[in-house]
Amino acid sequence: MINLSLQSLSRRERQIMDIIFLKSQATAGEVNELLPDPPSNSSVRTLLRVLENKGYLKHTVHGQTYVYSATMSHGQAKQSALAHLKKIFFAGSNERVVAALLDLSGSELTDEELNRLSDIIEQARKEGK
Amino acid sequence: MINLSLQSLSRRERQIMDIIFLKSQATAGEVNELLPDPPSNSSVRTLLRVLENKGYLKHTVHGQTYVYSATMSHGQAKQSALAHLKKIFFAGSNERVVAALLDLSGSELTDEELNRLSDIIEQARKEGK
DNA sequence: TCCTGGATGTTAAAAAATTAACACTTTTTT
DNA sequence: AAAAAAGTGTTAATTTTTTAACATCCAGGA
Repeated sequence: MINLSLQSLSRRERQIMDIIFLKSQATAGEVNELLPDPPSNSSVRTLLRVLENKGYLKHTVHGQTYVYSATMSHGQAKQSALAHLKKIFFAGSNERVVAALLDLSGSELTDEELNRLSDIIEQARKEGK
Repeated sequence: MINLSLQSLSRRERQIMDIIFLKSQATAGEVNELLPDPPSNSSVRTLLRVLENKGYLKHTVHGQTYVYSATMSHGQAKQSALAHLKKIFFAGSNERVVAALLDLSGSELTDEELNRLSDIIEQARKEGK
């Protein structure tokens, strides 16, 4: 139950965790719908149970169906995934990440959004003081 | 050779691709050193060959040793990984990504770095016009 | 020349992951 | 009440992944 590294998951396990993080919580059926090359519902349930045994997931019961969610907090998972991405693809540079982010959105970027981004940075500047 | 989705790789394959993207290029020995729970050098070479057969890697020969690099461009890989992260963990929101990024660096953030980030955003504003 | 070191390729065993059949339980419908 | 529908758990076969032994090749030094 100790080491919960998302890096050490198998292909399917990772795909499932992605779906759980995307939706915050999901049933076997929902996971199945979103999986690429979806296997049978039975297979998905087996995987969900495996992930629960390994400590990555927990479930609550709604009616007769299980609703799964991550044991790791969303905040923790986000930070960890972002740190990894930053290290691997952006040489640890915040600027490069932001540049790529803006590049990704391209012309879709509105002035309002740019303003909000500036605000976030100004906010950090104030907090730093 | 067509579908090069990093999402469909096995655990070891992914770990290896991470190292390749981190270092831009690497030999079997270098990959081996950076792999978590490193297997034998022979195992790593087998995996590198598998990834090359699948079209993810290519190699050049330096002396008698193979130097592997990704077939996918670094830019393409970055964009794709960032887009995925943004979707899964940040509900597609640029602001949330930037906020998490600043949060991650925390007090390490210098004024200079914040300035550079502001500049990047101003730049995007100008280009948008 | 011959041996050694360091690299590679081939191959196959072992381990892990993936899949799904089948049995069971509960709820709902006829 | 019986049947059907919609869940779950157990289990095992199949497939994929992972590992590394072993053979080979080439360069450099004794």
